[in-house]
Amino acid sequence: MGSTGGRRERLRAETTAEIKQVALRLMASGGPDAITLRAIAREMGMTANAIYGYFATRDDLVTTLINEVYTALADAVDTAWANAPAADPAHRIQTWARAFRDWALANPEGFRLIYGDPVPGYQAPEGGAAPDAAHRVCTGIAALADAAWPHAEHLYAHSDFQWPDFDGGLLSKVRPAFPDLPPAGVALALRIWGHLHGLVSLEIYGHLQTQTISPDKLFQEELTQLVRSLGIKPEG
Amino acid sequence: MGSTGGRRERLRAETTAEIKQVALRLMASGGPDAITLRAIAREMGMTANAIYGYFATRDDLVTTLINEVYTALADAVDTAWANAPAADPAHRIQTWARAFRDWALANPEGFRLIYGDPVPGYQAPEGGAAPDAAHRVCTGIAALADAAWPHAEHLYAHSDFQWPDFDGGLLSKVRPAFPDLPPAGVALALRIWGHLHGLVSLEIYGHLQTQTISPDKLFQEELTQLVRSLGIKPEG
DNA sequence: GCAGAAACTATACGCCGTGAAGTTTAAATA
DNA sequence: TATTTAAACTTCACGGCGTATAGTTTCTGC
Repeated sequence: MGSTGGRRERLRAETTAEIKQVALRLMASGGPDAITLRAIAREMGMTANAIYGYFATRDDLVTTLINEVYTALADAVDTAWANAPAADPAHRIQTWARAFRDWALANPEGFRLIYGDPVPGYQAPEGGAAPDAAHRVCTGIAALADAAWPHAEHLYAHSDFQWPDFDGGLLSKVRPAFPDLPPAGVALALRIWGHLHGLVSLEIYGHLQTQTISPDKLFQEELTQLVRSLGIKPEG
Repeated sequence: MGSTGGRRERLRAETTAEIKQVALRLMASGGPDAITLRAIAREMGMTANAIYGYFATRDDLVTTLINEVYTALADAVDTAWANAPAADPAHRIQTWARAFRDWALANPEGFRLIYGDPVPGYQAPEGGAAPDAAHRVCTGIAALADAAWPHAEHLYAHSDFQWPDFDGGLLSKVRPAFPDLPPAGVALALRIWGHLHGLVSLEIYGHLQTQTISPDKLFQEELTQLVRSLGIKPEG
């Protein structure tokens, strides 16, 4: 045995957790750029090289952080979705989208870490840094599309999407969860994702502020038009 | 005199141009991260510090580059818009959007430079790095909104946008160009910008590829739904 | 009690931006 | 033309970075 509960293993797990926690703290205060092995080590009273005992390389650490942060985002939007009443799809969809933006505004550096160029020379591993969390978020949006599909289906009669157009890992989550959603519905989900991502990312990166004083109002308008374009009447 | 045509001034202008050109070449081949003063100088057979005679700081150089690249993007989409027949708004809007995406796919590093975290510790100057080019692009999208406004207006009867909601610099370009476009139309333009930016930026940063095999088809669907949501019939 | 592994440090290399000081070169002036 | 001056550029230096190598301490299992 010795694989669990050993003193050494426990210390190791604690140190690993501390490294990640310090890295996230540095990121929150100084942006993704502030995630440097030397800064983390300094904060922990160690040498930078000591970290190599826990992460093979800086990029490995960053990938782990992306996973954790992306998972936190997925948790946030999943929770918002789960807590909104299923009987009111329009409200539920807007709640999801608002949770997405709220999380991004509360964790701008995390958003940059996930969706931007995280850290100077970082190279994501093949298949993406956090494919599971990404698929979770996409599945969340597929839930929006699924909720709206009965109302919106007629708008997509022309489209010729097929299952092979999409990633297998994504479909393995989406198809069992939403057996009635056709390929065109998944495409709709990805488009909605793009719409929301675009507005939020313009805002997070400061490009919206040079155009409008009220990104809030703009996003609210987006939500209104989103449910309208899905063929759902705004709640009320 | 001496302010133009002098030998010294000419050499200076040439060197400045070469610095920018080398920087852009480095960026195209190695990403924005590859824009380092030392690499540029190495390429030019100079010392890194020599560049300080032309740009006060690395961030100044980067800001200049962002301006040039952003201007190139604005030129590309403006040209596409100007060359598309005004009589077919749907086709013209799709042409603009396709030019936007095509430019991004052809210049992914430029897109990252403009819209992402360009370079390790880069801090954009106040007011944004390239406000003029940004406003030009937004004005281009305002043209899309203006072309569609007669068809789409009824969808925005509820909205309460006012002129003060928007940036003065943007409005100083948009309002003279499109005197019939109300504040809600500018909001529509920003939303369209967000939609397109989102899809393109997910694709450029590799987040779409882990979800779908055919970003092309997805974008085409976006264009179809865009003109439909604007109340314009797809051309045919 | 001791072998061995795990955790960690020390040193070093080559990258980076940038400041200070010194040198060459070309233009401006007298 | 001779001298001053300023621009262009180099050299050296500092502190930051990731990380490879080698050495040291400390804990664990036999």
